[in-house]
Amino acid sequence: MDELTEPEQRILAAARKVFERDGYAGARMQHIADEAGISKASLHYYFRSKEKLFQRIFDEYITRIVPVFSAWNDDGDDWQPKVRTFMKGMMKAISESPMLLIAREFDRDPSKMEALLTARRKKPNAFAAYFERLSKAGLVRDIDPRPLIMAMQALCAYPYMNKAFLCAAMRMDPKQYNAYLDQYTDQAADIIIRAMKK
Amino acid sequence: MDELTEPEQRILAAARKVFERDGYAGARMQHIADEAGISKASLHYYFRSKEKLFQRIFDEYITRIVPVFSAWNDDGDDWQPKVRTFMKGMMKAISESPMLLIAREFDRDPSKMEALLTARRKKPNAFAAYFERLSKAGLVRDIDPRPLIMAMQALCAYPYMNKAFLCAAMRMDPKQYNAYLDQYTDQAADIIIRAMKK
DNA sequence: ATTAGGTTTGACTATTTGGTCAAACCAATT
DNA sequence: AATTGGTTTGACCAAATAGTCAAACCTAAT
Repeated sequence: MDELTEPEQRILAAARKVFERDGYAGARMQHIADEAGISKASLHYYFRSKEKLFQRIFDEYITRIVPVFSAWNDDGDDWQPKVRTFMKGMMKAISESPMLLIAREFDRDPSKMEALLTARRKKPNAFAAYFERLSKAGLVRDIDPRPLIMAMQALCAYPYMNKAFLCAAMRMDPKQYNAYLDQYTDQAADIIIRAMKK
Repeated sequence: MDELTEPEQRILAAARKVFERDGYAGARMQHIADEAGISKASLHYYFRSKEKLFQRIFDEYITRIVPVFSAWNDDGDDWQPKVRTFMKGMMKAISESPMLLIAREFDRDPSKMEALLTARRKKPNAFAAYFERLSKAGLVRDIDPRPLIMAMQALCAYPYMNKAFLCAAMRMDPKQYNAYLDQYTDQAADIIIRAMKK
């Protein structure tokens, strides 16, 4: 069904690269064509317009990220390792998908939100439900789960979204910074676990 | 010294609005002129080029935000209210300056980082120093301060940087969301305090 | 009233950019 | 060899856009 021809794949990879780097407004169709090693006319042959090409890629990101954000299966296992695993997965997904691009382009075109809303509509806030059960069972503190949702996202996404600024703020070069992010994943999970623990 | 004429102020306000909304690549000099109620030629009369105008505004943001990020005065008072006050100030500063724009444009032009680096060079990581004293005095846990720095920034900045996404993720309309952010400020501070407390 | 100096703008330019199209290309089929 | 149908592209177009400039405008000093 969703078979992609080889040139289509090359184009999509090129487009991802250019859109991520330059944003929608800054991206140039010619640059995408160059990156894919084809002519601009061919690029338009495969994907009618810049907007269509971008939408395709944007939707791809959304539908890839949303499931990660609600991956809470409520078996009886300990919640602490679950939090740790969840945040590790979140960090990985975000490091691969450009949250900055998503934030960048979300309000440019309000219809961009549709994909997110439909992807999200099915599942009823998985973490909130999970947390409520833990709370009722007396396993965690009885607090508002919303700041926890915000915080998990924030701790995972922000280090990638504002990389350059953080490098400067923490006096690290990008190499040191990336190395540090490995340790950080666990430290960030610790913060959330402490916020939940009785 | 830094007296700004009335049209200059109008232009800068207009430019802030347009650059924040559209980013550098998406911003149009004509839109800025319209917003300021003058002709495009006049706009160029006051600020030679788009790049110069943007640089001016960008530097303004950086020099306004950086001091807030290192506002740790180490008198003998309790550290917990200090953390709370600090994060409140940070949230306010970030809600007024567009962290998303900063993140957006930081790597477009590497020289954008200079302003940040020079503004930062003076002060030797105020929080790290403060935290070390607290830690040696046995007032807080003895842990790596870096995730705390990251977390404070993340918790304060992310809710503004990814507003639209979070609205959708938490099923709130923008009005509800803004209302919630008031409570959130304290909840976020709680998370940091818990991470520091023994 | 005239002058002088800063301010404002409509009209214009050069360049960039998304998008089109007819012609060329190429591989498979007859 | 000829035909067919999908693919590729150089050449081109129309619109948008940053930036320029000479002329008009305005105000305060002479």
